[in-house]
Amino acid sequence: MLSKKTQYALKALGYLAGKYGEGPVLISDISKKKKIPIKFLETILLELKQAGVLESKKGKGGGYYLVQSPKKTTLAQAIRLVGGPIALLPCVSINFYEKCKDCDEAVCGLNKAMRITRDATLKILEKKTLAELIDRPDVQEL
Amino acid sequence: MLSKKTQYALKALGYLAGKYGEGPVLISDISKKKKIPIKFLETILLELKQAGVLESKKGKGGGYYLVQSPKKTTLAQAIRLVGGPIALLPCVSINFYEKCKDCDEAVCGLNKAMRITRDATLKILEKKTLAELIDRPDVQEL
DNA sequence: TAATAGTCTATCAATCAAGTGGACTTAATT
DNA sequence: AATTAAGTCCACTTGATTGATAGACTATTA
Repeated sequence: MLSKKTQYALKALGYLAGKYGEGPVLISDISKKKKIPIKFLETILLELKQAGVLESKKGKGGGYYLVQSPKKTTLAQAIRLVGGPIALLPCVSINFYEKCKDCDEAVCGLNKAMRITRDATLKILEKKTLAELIDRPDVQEL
Repeated sequence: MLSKKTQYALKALGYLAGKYGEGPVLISDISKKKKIPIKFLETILLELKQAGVLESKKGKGGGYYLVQSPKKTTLAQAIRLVGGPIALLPCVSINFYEKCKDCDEAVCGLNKAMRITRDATLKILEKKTLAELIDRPDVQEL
């Protein structure tokens, strides 16, 4: 299961995807529309900015906005940005790999099963982009 | 990502699967072989017993053992037993479903993407059984 | 009845989710 | 140019959950 933080990040990114090209969007706007605790959202957006997917403008008329077209960021990338591993186990994670204490991965049945699962998941998440998170799927000509 | 508890549960079940039919296995044995903190393992095994997959025997010569053939329990079942949702989001979870505060699931792009992901994952985890967790995949004639 | 092994209860530490308060920046208004 | 409102940025605090540990208790076998 994705952490709350990751869930919020995806929702926020989806919302910003829908506003792409319309200039900065207020944190408070995202917070209200997506029902995300505003202070928590602040830190998430900041992190997304530091990761390079978002840009912000301070002061009056400021806010956050996507750096590039929503179609250019996959869901797999987005999830990894905010720290969420996609695999079900550390020992089959690509970006957050950790070796099991005991097991020989060549022989471990659990490792094998989870690796297959991960591949199936990635195949999907690497195709879908932020553009597909926009609520009205009929408006996607970005 | 699965919780440590779920990971330990799967490892323990895999180990017990390999000893199926050989009588009770000591907690301390599982703990050593699978490098699982023994006290934590205690509570997990107890929970698995209460869920009906394991049986135990107290006193000398006691221990834990699988109630039925490892082939009869799928990984999806095992993961759910110890409380781990398989879906990436609550709003697409079958056994731990929770509605999103804001979103209309018929229209939510995130929901749709995660539902597809969940289906792909389940398709795999519902086919694999505890028998496939046994370390030496050549010995599976149970 | 002594030794073995599971069962139960209580506790502690670490992490995550969420909230609080305030400092700093920018842009519009006057 | 000064002021002020609107916004981001940053440092802490609290509460809940997860992970891990210790010890007393109960049942079984020899």
